[in-house]
Amino acid sequence: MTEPSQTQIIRDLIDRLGRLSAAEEWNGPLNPSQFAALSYLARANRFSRAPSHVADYLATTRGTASQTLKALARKDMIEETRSEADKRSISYDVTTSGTELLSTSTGLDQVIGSLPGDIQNSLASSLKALVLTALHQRGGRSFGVCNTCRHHEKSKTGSYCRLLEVSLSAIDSTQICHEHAAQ
Amino acid sequence: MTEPSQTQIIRDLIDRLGRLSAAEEWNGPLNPSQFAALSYLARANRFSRAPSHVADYLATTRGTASQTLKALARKDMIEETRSEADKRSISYDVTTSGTELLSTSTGLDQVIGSLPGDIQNSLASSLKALVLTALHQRGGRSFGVCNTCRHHEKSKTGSYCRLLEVSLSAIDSTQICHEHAAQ
DNA sequence: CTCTAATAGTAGCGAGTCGAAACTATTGCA
DNA sequence: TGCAATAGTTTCGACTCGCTACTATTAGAG
Repeated sequence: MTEPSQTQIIRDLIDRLGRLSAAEEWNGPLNPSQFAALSYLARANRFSRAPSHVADYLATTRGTASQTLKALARKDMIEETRSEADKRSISYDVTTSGTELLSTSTGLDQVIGSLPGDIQNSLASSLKALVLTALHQRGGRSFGVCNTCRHHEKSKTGSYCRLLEVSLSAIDSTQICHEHAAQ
Repeated sequence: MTEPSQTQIIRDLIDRLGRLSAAEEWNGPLNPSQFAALSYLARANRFSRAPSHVADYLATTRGTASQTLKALARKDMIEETRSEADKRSISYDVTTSGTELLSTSTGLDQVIGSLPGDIQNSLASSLKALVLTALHQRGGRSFGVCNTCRHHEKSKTGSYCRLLEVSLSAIDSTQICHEHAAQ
């Protein structure tokens, strides 16, 4: 009977927290997947709000993500916008009711908030490192914040993305981008 | 458009890690719930391996836990033992194939293992604190390790539980107990 | 310039999860 | 003795999720 390793314990803790979090999210109009998708959309920039991006972010398939988004749209949490340039693609925007729902904090949020600030910071950075490495290992995208990207260019007049060759608003720059690449 | 709070970001990271972990666990004969239950049983002491304990640990219902355990038993990962003293209660033991399965480390385990040791420790303690507080808030049990319990008594001849009034083996003392109470 | 391959999204199926409620069996207590 | 509490199971319905097949659109090779 070998002692359980530290890694297994951490993995187990993550799993349990995920379950606790999921159990709480049900106490609203949304289920856990829908909540996660909504939360992502609220933090993603305008180039990263398509079903396929949500699928990548949530480590699921396009089919599943499509269903989740349709459900969110039915509940008036998001609104779809079809692109002019590429008639295949769709982008979703969070509605005001969606934003409102996201701003209500759950029990787990309060628990996290009750941790000392420095612990919160170290926790956030450790978890972020885990997610990035895990995603990298599985060949997925990293989904970092725009202004920390290799292609982000800051000038006096504003910001610019060298990859997509577009200028970026102040908001764009602080949001999550699916094209994000580490420096 | 308010900036997302640190707590929401942490919550989101936990959620994503849970999904990544769940996606990986499928690459075996077990689904995520079954894997979590098996992992718990392997670390729980002999007083804590009943369906109701698993239900408490996984923050689910007895009905759901019952299904999960039956599935595990069908797959020969665990074995049920009916109690003599109380004919209602059942205890599950992990089989050798179950132990074997648990010892194979997944991708996420490797990612966690690749973190520096001190980061692992601080991550484990932060997550543990979160789980404990969240469980407390929701009125659940804490499920700590036996020898850190208020009722644990260590003597020269061995250990003893003042609550259950039984003597404890060396293994018992290092396992998870559903009766665990903080000092 | 056309025809094929790749891409974005959706629909439907089937296996499985999960919670709620109803149910059986056993035990405890008044 | 009898009623309430407890342990576990079963069943049902709503939902998730991956898979496959499908449509529509776009890109690219020849």
